[in-house]
Amino acid sequence: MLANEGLTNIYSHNIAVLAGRTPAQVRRDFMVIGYNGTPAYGYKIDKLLESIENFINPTGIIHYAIIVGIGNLGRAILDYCFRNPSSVEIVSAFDKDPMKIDRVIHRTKCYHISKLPEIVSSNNIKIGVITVTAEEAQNVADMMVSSGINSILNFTPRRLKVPENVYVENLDMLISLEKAGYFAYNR
Amino acid sequence: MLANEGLTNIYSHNIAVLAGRTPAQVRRDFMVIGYNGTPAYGYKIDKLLESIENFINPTGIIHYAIIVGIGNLGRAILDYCFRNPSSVEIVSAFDKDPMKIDRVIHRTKCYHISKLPEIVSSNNIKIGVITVTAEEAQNVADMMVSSGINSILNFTPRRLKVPENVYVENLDMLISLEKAGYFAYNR
DNA sequence: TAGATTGTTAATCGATTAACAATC
DNA sequence: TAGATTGTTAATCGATTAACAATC
Repeated sequence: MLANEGLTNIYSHNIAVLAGRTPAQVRRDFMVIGYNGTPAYGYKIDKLLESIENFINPTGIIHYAIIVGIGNLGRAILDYCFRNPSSVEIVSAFDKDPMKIDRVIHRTKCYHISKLPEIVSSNNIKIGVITVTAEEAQNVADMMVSSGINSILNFTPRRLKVPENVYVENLDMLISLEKAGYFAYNR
Repeated sequence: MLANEGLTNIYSHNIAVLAGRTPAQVRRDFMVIGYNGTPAYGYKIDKLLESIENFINPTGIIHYAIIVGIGNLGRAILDYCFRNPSSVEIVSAFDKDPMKIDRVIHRTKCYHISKLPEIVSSNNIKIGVITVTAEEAQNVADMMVSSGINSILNFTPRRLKVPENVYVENLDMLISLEKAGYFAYNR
């Protein structure tokens, strides 16, 4: 964003304001990613960006992911990810509804859930997104894990039981909405 | 969930497993909400639920919210919230696209963004959800704040500049997806 | 009663911040 | 040079966990 505005350098306190953090926190994090600024010019935006990208995804290879559950939320995520390319790309979608099978939805091919193990393992896919109902979430997670997925983005309110080597990122929109509701009336 | 299974009582270590926390953490949180269990029977599920609900929303009145931006994500959220009623209800939606104005989308009336100040202030609405593009996010936030909203759920990657008395909950799906991508290959 | 669990304090742990010599 | 900023250590802060008397 700043690069597009024509800026080339930035100080830790500028980033702190933009990120809602303290300058010390910014500098500490930059220690971790291993990029050094200079006292006079701060950080070079292009080099900094490069260092961050290199830290998050050193090979630069796009990681493939799958999504299970193509309701409104699943489709919204497919669309959102297509519009905002990142280091992760959702390459296949799965559902149990025959109406959705073998169609291309938001540019993503949709398969029956029974095809998941084959597609995941043969393509060596490690990342799975769950947008089914809470009741189905654990079943889907089990299927993902046994097919070789070791990192799950879980949009359901159900906490998943997975082996210790599998990472789970929970994202519960209802909890966020309730938090917003709580703090609207409690301050 | 447990009540539906016919259980009436539960211990802190049971909840800890389900929530992915430690028993001590569970007991400490229950101190805060002010519900006491007994050493013999643990916690009564119905009383516990009641205490949690009472802590989050003591009046029991549903809080009204609005949403701005009725793209795929906005519609998915409307649908999701309708299916999962909580203490917060989204009562009006706003967009700038004339195609969407004055229609009812997912059971929610959609207005032109210019109607926001009037509807928010006359209904004394305190909670706003932002699902527009990153570029439009700050403008929408400013409009919300000046209309009386003091709690914002922000789905865009842009950090919002708001007065100190306004609460902002950020929910960035792309960051969550990148986190899942990172931990799939770094452990 | 014996055993398990609670509520709560004290101890520990980790994350944030303050501070400042080195640097440009 | 003077002033501002960096990288990094030490100090602080807050959150998590251990521990245990009280309790059922």
